[in-house]
Amino acid sequence: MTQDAAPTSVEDFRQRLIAVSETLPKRLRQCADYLAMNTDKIAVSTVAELAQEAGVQPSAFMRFCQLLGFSGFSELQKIFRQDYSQRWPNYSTRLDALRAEAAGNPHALLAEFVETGRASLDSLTSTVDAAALQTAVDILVAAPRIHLIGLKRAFPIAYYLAYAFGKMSVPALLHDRIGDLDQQHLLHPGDAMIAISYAPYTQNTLEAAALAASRGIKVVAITDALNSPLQRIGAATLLVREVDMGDFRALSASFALAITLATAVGARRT
Amino acid sequence: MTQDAAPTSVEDFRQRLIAVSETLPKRLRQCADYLAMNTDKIAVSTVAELAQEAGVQPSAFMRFCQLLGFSGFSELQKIFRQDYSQRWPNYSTRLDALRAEAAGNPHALLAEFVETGRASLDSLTSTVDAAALQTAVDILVAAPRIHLIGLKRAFPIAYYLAYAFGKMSVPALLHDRIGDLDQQHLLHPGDAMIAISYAPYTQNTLEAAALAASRGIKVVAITDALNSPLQRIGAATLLVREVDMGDFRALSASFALAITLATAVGARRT
DNA sequence: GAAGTTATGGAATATATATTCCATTTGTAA
DNA sequence: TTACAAATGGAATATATATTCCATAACTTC
Repeated sequence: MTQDAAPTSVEDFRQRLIAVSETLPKRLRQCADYLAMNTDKIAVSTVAELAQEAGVQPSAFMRFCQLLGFSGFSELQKIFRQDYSQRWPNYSTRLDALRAEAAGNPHALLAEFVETGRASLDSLTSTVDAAALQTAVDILVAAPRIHLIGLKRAFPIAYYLAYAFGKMSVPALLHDRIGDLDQQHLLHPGDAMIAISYAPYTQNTLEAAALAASRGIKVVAITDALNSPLQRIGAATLLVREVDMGDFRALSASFALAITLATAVGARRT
Repeated sequence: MTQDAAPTSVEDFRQRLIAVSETLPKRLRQCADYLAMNTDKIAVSTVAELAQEAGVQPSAFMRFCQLLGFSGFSELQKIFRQDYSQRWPNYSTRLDALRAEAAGNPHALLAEFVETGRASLDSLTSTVDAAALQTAVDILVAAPRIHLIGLKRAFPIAYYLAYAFGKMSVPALLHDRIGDLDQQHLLHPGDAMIAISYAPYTQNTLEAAALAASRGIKVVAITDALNSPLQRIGAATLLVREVDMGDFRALSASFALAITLATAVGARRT
């Protein structure tokens, strides 16, 4: 059997596996069959583990990897690890390179940002915990008034939620802090708050959320880290991670989450 | 700090991470913050990789694992590898599972909005004309001041551009119309304007853009139709189409375009 | 049945990775 | 300012894992 180049993606791998499976000696067949049904384990297992589960010796497994075109198991595993963790190429470095050259080609820059936007969206369904999302919706549905706070980069999300709730006649107050107005007296028993803050966490947002929580207001947090300061006040936490692009992060995933919240709450309040 | 038993599940790990994050020396703080945002990488990375990404030495990372109660990294990783094995194998299968959940379930709704966000991003590189984008960047680079207007659903984009330009020390004025202030006298010869408006086109935005154009201010329009009213004033037009999801459209594609503009302009002005 | 080829198991070897140890630096208290 | 404690970086060491090699078994062809 002639040796082909190594597959470079999970999909390539699948096609190759199908192709080589046509005719195989006994042990290699076991490897093929096992892998066909257990791709989920490739990224997180050792050769020894996979071989054992396939019922073959590790060396047979290695031979199968080579038959597929890889130099060894590590090369195969690398493809799956990248797919699983959505481990991105270093975007900051690529952006720097694009900046340097693409002063003359903003369309290439646009394509890059489209890619990072997609990547951020891709991760959203795994960072957002279904139970936490349901809790958040339940809190917001039950509240007579919804308070919104999100400043600096998070402001567009807070604003958009206010806009969306407004269109659905859901009582929602954007704590926009115009003129440094003190809006805390508008917090009434039974109300809920959505607080949105991303590292390095705007102090005013944290203070407003902490104050609300201290008054028994239920807080739903949209934030980017498990140990975010918003976690400390007992907020129902929805995790969003936008792909880091050096100086900036866009908000593509945050918007998908915001509109989900608005829609789910709006549907239940009408 | 007393040593607690090792967490035995991902959820235990999360609680422990939050608990130990209260007070940490510098390098251990880096580890905590990195892990708080990157749990997806634990199962498929080495100590060396994680330490590097966290910006610490491997030994600091090991110390952090021990602070969390584990004997070392391997014990921590084991929890995540076991958790992973019990989950969906890959992104598209995960998405199918989400879709199979009852309609109206917020998590399923989230998956749908992720899909529409992706679709909106997908179309962006074809709706945005490369020459028009280049023209827009050229206009903005040359302007002593950039004026921004976008109201209602477009406001988050206008705001975000103001935020981004502000961070890069590019003079940009958000026409936010607070208190119905009249800001038109701030338009100076040679300035440029970015006007953002989507159907049904907010009248105030159109008027502000038309006024600017009538004074010889070059206008860059972000809009959703070739025959948008903003086209009529001779604006350099960048087309974005957000996929329609009933009552609402998110802004995922608009954000990718906004950050592209900000970045390209910022690179050329520094 | 014999010869040649292919497949296989497992030990030996190479490499990657986790962990420990220790000298130095930094921070804190008196 | 000094002494002590805590934090840190990085080299050395230990362990786990991937890979190669080779003797033997199994299969195929004549």
